Amino acid sequence: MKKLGVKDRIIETASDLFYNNGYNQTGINQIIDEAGVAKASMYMHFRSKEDIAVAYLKRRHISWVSDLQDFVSNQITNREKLIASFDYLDSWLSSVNYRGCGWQNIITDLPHDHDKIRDQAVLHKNDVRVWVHSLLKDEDNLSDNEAMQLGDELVILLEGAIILSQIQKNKWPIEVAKRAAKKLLK
Amino acid sequence: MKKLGVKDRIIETASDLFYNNGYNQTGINQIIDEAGVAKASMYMHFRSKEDIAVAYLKRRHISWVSDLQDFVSNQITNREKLIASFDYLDSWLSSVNYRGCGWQNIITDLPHDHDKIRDQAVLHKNDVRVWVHSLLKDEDNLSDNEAMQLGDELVILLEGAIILSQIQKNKWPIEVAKRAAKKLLK
DNA sequence: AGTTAAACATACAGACTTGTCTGTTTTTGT
DNA sequence: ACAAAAACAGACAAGTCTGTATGTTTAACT
Repeated sequence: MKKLGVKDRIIETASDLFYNNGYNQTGINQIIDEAGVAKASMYMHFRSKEDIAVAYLKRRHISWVSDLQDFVSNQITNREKLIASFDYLDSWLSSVNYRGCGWQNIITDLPHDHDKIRDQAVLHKNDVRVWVHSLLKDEDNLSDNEAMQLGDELVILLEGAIILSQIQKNKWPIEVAKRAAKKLLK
Repeated sequence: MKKLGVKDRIIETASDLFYNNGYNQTGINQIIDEAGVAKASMYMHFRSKEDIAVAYLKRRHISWVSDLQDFVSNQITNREKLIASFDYLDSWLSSVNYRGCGWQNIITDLPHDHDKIRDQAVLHKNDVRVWVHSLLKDEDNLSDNEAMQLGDELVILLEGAIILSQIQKNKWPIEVAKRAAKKLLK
């Protein structure tokens, strides 16, 4: 197991801190200390704290989507995959003590000029939306329009389950959302 | 129109800043400057910044719930009131440029020890949940259990619509959530 | 082996943070 | 009018923050 490079160590450490402690609660000095990196080295790789957050979110997007798709891959039908998405939420969020969605968390209390971070959140949510749509488009008893509409409804349920389980620090919102999703999918 | 007292001026100013600019982005000095209050006076009324936020959330809860109930009061049936709740979201959120939910926004990036704020969020969300349940309990074709379950599903839709409309800065999630709510309410 | 690049440590600037403290002025109640 | 309470102004503490600058040491490549 070889040691990570400086850039990767920064991103890994920052990811952990940004997600678990929050963006505003995490300082540059804490990141370089825990990553074991000199401040000058850090500013060689990233122009600003915001840029580190963008790298964090980009990496998180890749792994989050990939984990989701892996989780539901053993389901046969697309409807079953979508239902299983709520089980993914459960598995994921209970393992992080209901810390919620990294994108939701970072954009709700952000300095005004941090548009690059906001853009990452929009990209992430759109990708999830597109993935849900694509699964429903292949269901042959749905028109394209119905697939879009139904997919959007499922996306709302996913978002609501995440934020409410975070506030309540409990899994019931996820179970409720799954039940509602089943109803909507008939 | 008589001038507000010091305490009220602090809460009003802080409410505006906390909601529109964010809790972490708002400093004590900005609050006292804009409220036109001396710092010593402020600390006579509030022990800490967190306590100001608690006062903000308590006041916001009163007015938010009251606005919601006023908005749906002209609807006849409880089912219609619940559907109209999504129109309330639309009216409210479009008027604040989709700035989202004050409680969601403040708890997602909060210092570790700010439990009083977190408690306010739980209280607020529980009150909304109870209100939804109470409306459905009076519907005579639903058992108590069905009313609870259906109510929770609606609550998830409300939460999801708020956070997603905030990220997308668009009202489509609210319309989608309303449509899903109609389906679930049959 | 020698050159170039990367990472190191650390001091510093400059601004900001919450909260305390001192002392003066204004308002309020009697 | 007089005493008590409230609000005022503002300095200050002690720490935080991001980002820059300087110079040294290690690693990589030819």
